[in-house]
Amino acid sequence: MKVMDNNDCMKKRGRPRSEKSHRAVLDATLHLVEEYGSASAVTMESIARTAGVGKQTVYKWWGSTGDIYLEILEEIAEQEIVIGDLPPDKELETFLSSTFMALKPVTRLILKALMAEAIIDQKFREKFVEKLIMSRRQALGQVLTLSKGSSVDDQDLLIDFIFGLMWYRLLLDVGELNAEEARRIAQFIKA
Amino acid sequence: MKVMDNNDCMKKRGRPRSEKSHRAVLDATLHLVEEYGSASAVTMESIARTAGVGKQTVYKWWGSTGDIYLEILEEIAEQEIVIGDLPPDKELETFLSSTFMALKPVTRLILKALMAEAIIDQKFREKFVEKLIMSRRQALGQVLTLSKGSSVDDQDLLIDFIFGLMWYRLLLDVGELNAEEARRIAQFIKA
DNA sequence: TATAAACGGAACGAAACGTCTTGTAAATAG
DNA sequence: CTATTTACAAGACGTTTCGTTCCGTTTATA
Repeated sequence: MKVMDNNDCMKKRGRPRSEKSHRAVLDATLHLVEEYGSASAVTMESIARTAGVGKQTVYKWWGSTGDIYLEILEEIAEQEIVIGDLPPDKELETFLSSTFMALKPVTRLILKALMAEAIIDQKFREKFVEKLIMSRRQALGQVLTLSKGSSVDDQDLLIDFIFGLMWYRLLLDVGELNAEEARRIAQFIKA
Repeated sequence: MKVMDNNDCMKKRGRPRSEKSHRAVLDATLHLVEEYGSASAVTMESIARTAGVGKQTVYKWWGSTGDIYLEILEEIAEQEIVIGDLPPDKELETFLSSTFMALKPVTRLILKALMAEAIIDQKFREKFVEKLIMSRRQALGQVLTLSKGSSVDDQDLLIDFIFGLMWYRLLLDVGELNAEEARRIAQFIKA
């Protein structure tokens, strides 16, 4: 069975994807989220309308608003933090601190919207976990390994605790997620 | 300013609320959730249709599907567990175990649907936190106080960790929530 | 008997869904 | 240059749900 991959050595035949429309959709989505929150005002329709793009184009490249959110977040996540160059007793706190600092208002809204979609849509949840959740878990895993000897058995448990707390506070808007809390959490875990 | 409360000493004038329709709506919702998951198949329309009830009636007593879920869950929560009659070192594990055991498939779906609605709808989130989240936090707080001397400063943090982990696993379907995990978590916290 | 409130049923316009059609634009293949 | 192929913007489509508003009826109190 021969499948046509997007090899570099084989340019596609027709009109190439419009990078302008691509960006317009991402920007329009971001704009709508900033303006109306993660609310139901952000739809495939309103995104296409705001972006000045045909609905067909949006549906062609993304299956749902969740897919668009996911791409936006991957873009944001690229401007991220390196780990490993600190004294081991500061690794965890630094990781948590920079993670929480990355949670700007728009990013929070997008994360909430993503989670809402993941809860409702089984297939999207798998994509979400694979593309976002797992990479963050692995990053924290590395930090914990560097940081100190939490028994390997309980490392997954600890990761669930930490990201659980983060999502719990994020989704329900209870408690803070800032540098001070990062320190508190890191200290609590070491103790 | 005089407000007419629902005092016992003052029966209302017109036709009283139909307990039959009341139940029919709750049962229909539960039935739909069991059949189709927390998916978008459960709408105010489909609930009214399934219950054999006018939409007006549903909208009169509940503002959204979330309100209906909330009432169902309050009903379920009434069949709940008492705390305080165990050796202190078993309190936490028992609390967690019975909490997790209460998470039957339908209950999980309802909880997920509730959270999804709480994420999207700011006003509903407040209701959700007030009516469900806070009472569970207080219950766990009592258990932790009985259980052992976790410093009072960090009790809220610990509660966030525990319920955070529970929701994280519940919403993303990662990891188990059963009696064995209850034991593991309780032991991990004591250590 | 009159009044008041809740009821089931059905219709409403508005909005979003996902698909489809139309005509145009931008690339490659021969 | 011409044919082919693919993406594009625009928008029409039938369907569904939304939340509201009628209607006529039922069931209570005054």
